[in-house]
Amino acid sequence: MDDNSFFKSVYAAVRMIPSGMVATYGDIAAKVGRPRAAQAVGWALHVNPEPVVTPCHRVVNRFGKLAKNFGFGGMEEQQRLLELEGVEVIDGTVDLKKYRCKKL
DNA sequence: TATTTGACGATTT
DNA sequence: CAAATCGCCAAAT
Repeated sequence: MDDNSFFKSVYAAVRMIPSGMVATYGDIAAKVGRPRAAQAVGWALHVNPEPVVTPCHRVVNRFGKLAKNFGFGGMEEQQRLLELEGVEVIDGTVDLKKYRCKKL
């Protein structure tokens, strides 16, 4: 794509995450070609220009734990969304071995 | 303008 | 196996 912007690729990858599944920042980073740029991915979601098109709630850190400064209304809202999609969230933590999108 | 922090992760010692 | 360091991109100070 013309938009070789790192962020844009991140948004695209996050958007590809199927419902009922979650992905880690590292997975997305690797997906866009920067396996060590997980933090940059975090920044991408932080600026999240389109919170509706970019389901940040499906993105968690490597431990499967939700972020602390979630921008939609708090981790509680994010947890609620994940459970709504069929993801078992425990104390803001997701079972990556069950819900981690390996097919990204 | 330069330095540090920030939704993180992997690699190396 | 555990701890420390490097890498990543952008924004905030």
